[in-house]
Amino acid sequence: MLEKQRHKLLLDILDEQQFVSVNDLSTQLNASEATIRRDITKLSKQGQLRKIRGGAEVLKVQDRRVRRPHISGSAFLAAKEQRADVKRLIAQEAVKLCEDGEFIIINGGSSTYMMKEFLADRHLNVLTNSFVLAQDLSEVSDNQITLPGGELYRKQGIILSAFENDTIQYYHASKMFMGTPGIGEFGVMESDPLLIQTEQKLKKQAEQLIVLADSTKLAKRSNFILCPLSEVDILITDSEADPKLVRFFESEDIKVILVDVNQAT
Amino acid sequence: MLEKQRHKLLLDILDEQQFVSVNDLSTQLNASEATIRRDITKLSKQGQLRKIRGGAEVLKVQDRRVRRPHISGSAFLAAKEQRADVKRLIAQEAVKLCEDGEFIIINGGSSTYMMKEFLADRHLNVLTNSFVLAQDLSEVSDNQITLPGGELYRKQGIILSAFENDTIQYYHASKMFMGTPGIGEFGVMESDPLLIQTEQKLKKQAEQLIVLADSTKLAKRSNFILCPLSEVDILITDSEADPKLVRFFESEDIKVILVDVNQAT
DNA sequence: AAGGATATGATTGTTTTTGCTTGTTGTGTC
DNA sequence: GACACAACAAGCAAAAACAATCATATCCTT
Repeated sequence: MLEKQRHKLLLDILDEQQFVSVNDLSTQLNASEATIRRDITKLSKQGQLRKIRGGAEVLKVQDRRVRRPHISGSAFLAAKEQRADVKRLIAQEAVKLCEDGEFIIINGGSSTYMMKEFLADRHLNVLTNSFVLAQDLSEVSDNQITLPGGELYRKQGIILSAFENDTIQYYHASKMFMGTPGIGEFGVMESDPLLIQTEQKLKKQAEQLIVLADSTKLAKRSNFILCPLSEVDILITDSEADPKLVRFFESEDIKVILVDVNQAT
Repeated sequence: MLEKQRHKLLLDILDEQQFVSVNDLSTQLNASEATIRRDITKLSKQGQLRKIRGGAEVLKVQDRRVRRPHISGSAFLAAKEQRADVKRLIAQEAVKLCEDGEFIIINGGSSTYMMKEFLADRHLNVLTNSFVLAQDLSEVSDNQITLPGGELYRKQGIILSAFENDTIQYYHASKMFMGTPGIGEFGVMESDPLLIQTEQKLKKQAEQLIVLADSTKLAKRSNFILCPLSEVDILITDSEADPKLVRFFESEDIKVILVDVNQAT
């Protein structure tokens, strides 16, 4: 049987029953378990189903049918992401730091958006100002999602609060994750002044600040300083980072996590 | 059986009966008690239930309620909207009341969701607690969208704020639109107590309250009273409304707008 | 038809899950 | 307080699920 056929049948089955085991599929589709697993992995990456241990699970009853490209979602991802594979690894590492049940904040951005994939089968309480992330996570996962109030900026897919007092201040998180256009001795940078205020507000509500920045971002400058290095607790970057820089960050009391860039295919 | 499947069944069972013993689960789910205990521990860490001696317990009344598909949300898109055509006309009439540039509030629900279509080529400032509406409007239209902060309730597609002070209070709108399961001399009804608080908060920020209710909703009762009739400014319903009722509403100083039900195909 | 890319199934070793056993803790009864 | 019994946590070993690898088969291109 062709791969396409198998995939279609697999999804049809899932349409009916919410869960399927690899074993069942293997007999029903007359393929080895290895193949079924590969199918599931592939379909999962396409966002057509959720891969779970032992088999697969439907995403949401109606969502796959209704699925349409959302807001800036595609533009968000597709175009400018050259270092996507590295960012993906960094995002994975970031999610690994979280325990189920934990309260976390995820600041909008392309790096943090990639955490979505790895959050799919987790159960966290997530506060995010990223509308796209909230949207996707609510479709695909069982995480509890909280949104700050504010205006929806379509282009960035971000919710910006213009006000002092808002929902954010009632939220308390153990960790806040954010990407950055640049991080160095001068601190953590931000390119869009609009975002700074919101980000600083979010930051206040979290115990730990975790920055996701691939090695090209290290020691890079940008327009605005968001916060000094002293506020950063953990930096996740890749193995191509200049060791001298890594040592510098560590001397600043930042825990640096390196992901192996060679793992990226 | 797959672990995920067991977890889901377990939660489903708990949904029905508030409490389950490890023993019951062991037989019902056909797994050893050790496994059940591990499941409970895991789900408890995820905040999906409360682990107690002897079994598991639902967390809170509200949390349980949320699991049930209700009134509003994406569920309403799909199935049982028989009076969809009438609702559509009503929604159209509602949008006609607005001028470009105006600030309005749209409360989540199936009736108000239909306003989407007619808002597509308008330019309003919309505050809505409906995640789905926000999502669709931001895709399709150029309206400025504002969201209240709060938790995202996936099934209803609604953002619920648990807090007193939030973004909402800085918003001022000329009109608020809402649907209702029933309206009559007793006032405007609501079926879900969870929503009441948010709706009342929204209502405070608007000058006019405009209720969308097809004729089957008139004089119908529901569980909870959201507000007295005196707070309603405009009622949009259809031509099949009992004239006596219409006169009654008008005597209560409510402007009643009737859409011609025959226009509906 | 040759060659490369891709898909598949079998095999391996590793990780995770599961049920059982044991000893401990908690609950209720007398 | 002593006892009995249920509920439990921890450790362990078997089984299931898995990822990685390799060899073979299939498809596609030239």
